[in-house]
Amino acid sequence: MSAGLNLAQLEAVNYVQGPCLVLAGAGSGKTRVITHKIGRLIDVGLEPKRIAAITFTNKAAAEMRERAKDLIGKAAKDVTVCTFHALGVRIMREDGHVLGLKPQFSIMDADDVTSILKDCGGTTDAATARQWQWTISLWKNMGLNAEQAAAQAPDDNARVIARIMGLYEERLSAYQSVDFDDLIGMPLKLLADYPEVRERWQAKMGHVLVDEYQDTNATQYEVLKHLVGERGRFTAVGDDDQSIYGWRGATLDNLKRLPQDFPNLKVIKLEQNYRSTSAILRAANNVIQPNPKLFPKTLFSELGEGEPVRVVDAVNEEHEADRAIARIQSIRGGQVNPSKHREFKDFAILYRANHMARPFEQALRRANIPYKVSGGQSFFDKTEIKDLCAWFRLWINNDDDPAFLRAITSPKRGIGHQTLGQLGTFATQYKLSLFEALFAGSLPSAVNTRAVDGLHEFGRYINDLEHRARHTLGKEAALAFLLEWLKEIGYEQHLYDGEDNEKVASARWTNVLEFCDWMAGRCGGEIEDATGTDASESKSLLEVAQTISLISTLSEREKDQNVVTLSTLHASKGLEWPHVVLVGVNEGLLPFKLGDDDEHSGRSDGPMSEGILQRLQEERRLMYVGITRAQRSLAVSWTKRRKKGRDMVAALPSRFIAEMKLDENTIKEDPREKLRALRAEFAKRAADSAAEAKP
DNA sequence: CGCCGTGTCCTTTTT
DNA sequence: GGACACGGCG
Repeated sequence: MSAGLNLAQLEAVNYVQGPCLVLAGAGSGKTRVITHKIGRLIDVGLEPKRIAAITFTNKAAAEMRERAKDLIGKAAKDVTVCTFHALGVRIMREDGHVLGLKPQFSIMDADDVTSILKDCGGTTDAATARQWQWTISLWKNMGLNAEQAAAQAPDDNARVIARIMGLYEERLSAYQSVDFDDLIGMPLKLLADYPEVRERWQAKMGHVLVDEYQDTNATQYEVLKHLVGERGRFTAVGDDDQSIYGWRGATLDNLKRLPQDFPNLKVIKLEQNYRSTSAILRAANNVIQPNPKLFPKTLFSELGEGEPVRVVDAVNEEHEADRAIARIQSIRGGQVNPSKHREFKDFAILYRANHMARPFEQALRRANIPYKVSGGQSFFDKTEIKDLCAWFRLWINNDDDPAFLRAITSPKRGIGHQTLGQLGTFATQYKLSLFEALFAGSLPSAVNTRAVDGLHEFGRYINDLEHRARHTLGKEAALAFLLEWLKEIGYEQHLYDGEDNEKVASARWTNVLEFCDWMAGRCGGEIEDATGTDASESKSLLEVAQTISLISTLSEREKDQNVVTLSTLHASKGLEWPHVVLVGVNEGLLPFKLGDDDEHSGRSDGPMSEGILQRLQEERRLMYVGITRAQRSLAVSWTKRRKKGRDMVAALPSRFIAEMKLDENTIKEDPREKLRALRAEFAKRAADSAAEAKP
């Protein structure tokens, strides 16, 4: 069982008697440690169902589940392997009633939240609403409610947001809904304030393993502490150098506090990297070097020096894409690695922001290279899928007003803004959900007479569907029901009506069918649900529909596809590829624009505010994560000019390229020299255009 | 009153 | 290229 583990890994696996922190450098085999430790815990007599492994993404959970199954076999099925949020859902479905929440509560996605906030704050401006959303989310992740937020608000603006937060929370509870942050915050409330709930969950948790511990936020840490109790039956695995979710409330304090909160904490460092060549690892170590060290560690590799890291400069995004693809083709042609690791799936193109994928997608399509975009728009963000999900949400939870509004207008059924506005006013007045309002006796006096019949019909139809869905069991029946329903509402026609491009419409319809097939498969117990619990029995469609809110892709096992991966740096964490191209490594992108007072970004000598410094450090960790995804070859590319809104502007290479401290002979020109030259050029251009603008 | 076409804005990272 | 507000048409 423990074959092939090094000493440090073995120590981490075998230490089961108390709290344990494993500081796992990039590529040091942390997933291996977690899966082996699950096996070890079972060996020493812990029941599999009392073991929980918590990850941050569904993808990581799926991977972990698979690796555990390979290693341990059938017993792995009973181990809970899920995300923090999925565990939260489980706790809330069981115990949320204590807080006045129906077990059929809905989960609002980010877009729902934006529109609710627009409504609460009386604005139509999405940017403002998203600003509020961001702030409120951060507060919730710090464990603050609306009153506490108001009390600590530093200025008027913050006080306004706190007030909107209060309205927003009221609205959510009226909808019997929660947002993503509640999936952590409410379980915390349950565990902290209700001893009997806490004791029950503590009894269920014999040992908790937390992956990517450095990405936990304050509330998640509190949840963890309550789950594991004073004895601290947990293993936290993480790497302070890979903490890249500070913007989501993650805090390295959780790492700092661990030894204080658990004095008998065993700390183990994994420092041997099994992933990358020395050339790549050296660049990574150099980049991260300026950051302060929480737990100093020195990563080393025994895989040999390998290919030098390349720096590629391109004139613009299109050129950058062409050069990246040329590189892929040349490596596939065998010029760099003559033996293996030359299939499409061995390549990844990584970038800072989702929208940067586009030129690369176009270039790959032109070159006839198959690819997938991960971490971009998820399957469940597609309009057609959101439409279907809105109907499901409404069957499950009639109080879900956002779902109601979406379902009643997709497809269009002659009920528009005006009528819905009247219905909304009426519902608010009598404190009813929109759905309840449909059946109120006084409805006809509140809305236009023409609309009343349509509204009633819709209400009856939803009731009917809810009833049918509840009694639809198993795969065949579920699929038949879904197709019948889509026919009834004329959804396929709706897609073709709403789209002048027939190809797009048919692609959308294909998505719909794929989705139905997938749902039906779950009813047949083919696929495990997001909470990682046993799913081998037939389920009703209603039950299945309840589990989809947390899932972002249909197939979580897509890694066998032989295609090039395009991914954001954030979504790439935990993954690896033989050949990686890191693109858009420009100042203002990576590091991302740090703030107005740091516009031209090179002023490392001037005073830097604490906030900006911290952001820079997180950006540096992001670069570090990107570099350490590469096993055998790494290229880093930047462009001299980039699109900014409508026009092209001059751009600078990232300071991180200089910080990699690549050998002089690796690249033709010293990036520091180049940086200086470009900065001069940039300043001159700025002066020129200023002069142009004047006369 | 509902629907659809046009013009305008923006685009960090995710459960 | 995409989301969204606005104005004209059926």
